[in-house]
Amino acid sequence: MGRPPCCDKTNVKRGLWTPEEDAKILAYVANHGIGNWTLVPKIAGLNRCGKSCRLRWTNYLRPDLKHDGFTPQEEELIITLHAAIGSRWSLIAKRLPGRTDNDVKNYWNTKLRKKLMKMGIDPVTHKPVSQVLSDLGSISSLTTITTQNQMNFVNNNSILEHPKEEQVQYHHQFTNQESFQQQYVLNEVASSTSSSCSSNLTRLNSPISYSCKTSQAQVNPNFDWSEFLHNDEPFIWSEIQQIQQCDIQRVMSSLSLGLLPNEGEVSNINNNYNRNGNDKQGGSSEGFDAVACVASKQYEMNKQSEGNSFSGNEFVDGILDKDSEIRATFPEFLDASFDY
DNA sequence: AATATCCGCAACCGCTCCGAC
DNA sequence: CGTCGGAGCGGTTGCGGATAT
Repeated sequence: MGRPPCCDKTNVKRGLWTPEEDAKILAYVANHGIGNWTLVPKIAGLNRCGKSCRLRWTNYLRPDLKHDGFTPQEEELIITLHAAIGSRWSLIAKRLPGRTDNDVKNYWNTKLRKKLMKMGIDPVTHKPVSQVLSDLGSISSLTTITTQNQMNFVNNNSILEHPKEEQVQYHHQFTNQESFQQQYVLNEVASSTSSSCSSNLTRLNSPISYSCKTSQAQVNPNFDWSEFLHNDEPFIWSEIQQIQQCDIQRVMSSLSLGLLPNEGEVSNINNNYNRNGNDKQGGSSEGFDAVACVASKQYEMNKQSEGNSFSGNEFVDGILDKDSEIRATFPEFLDASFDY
């Protein structure tokens, strides 16, 4: 049995909002504040679904919203955050004052995605299309599963026609991803819950699995994480915490070098965060939020240090020193795949 | 000037999450 | 512990204006 509709869809008005309807929402919010949107149509005298009222308010009427075009800085930040956390529009929008998730999503779909494709960059992986194609070749040699989306992308976007130079300009950002991904083998996942992702990338020598495309981390079915934790003591927890610290620093140093972390790397961080006290069914956004926070913070720092290479280098050196220190302490958890 | 096509954006849909009971 | 229902999210649709033919 499905869930009953939130309102009588046949009797509510749909489509564009009139200024009169907007005025009613504004008057309602001024008098009652925000909350319980299902009551809003009744109290405000609107023949609309409560959900529709909430959307109208959050996406258009909120007084703190910007209605002008996106600046190049905002554009850059969206690309950075999308590379770090994927299409988590609400999290990205949180880093852009005055912008809604809908704004960011629309801007990405109508402008930024096309812009990247024009440059020969795959907007999903943020990798040069030539590399995506070669990866696809490797994948098909290991597994017969190839998603329709991947084929559609190849077929629809004339990607092979893009000048090599444009791809190269962006390609430097991914040099560390290649070595990272060489540490992974494809692991077909038979789970029915992962139907949206035909394959997973599983890290060698690690109990943690990485999702290649799914939004939520998935666990290697052969490994019982809780057993791993329960058999050990606080030492393990402190190691996990330090790995998290290292993950964040790795992302930060990558960003400071103009590199973008790949999804596997971000997924790793999220796995760590979600397991360390945030182990909820279906995962948690906190890991993503943490990465989004780091990415946007680093973006701001990069902006500030532009034109001042000394402070930027100092920062990077500090990160690299710290990273070396942690690598020396926990060699078993850190392979050579993250060499800068 | 008329028509076709493209593009951007607002709005909707269906789903998940999460708190209350 | 299971159910219910509101809130929020990401993907998709469709309208209306802009541009091309």
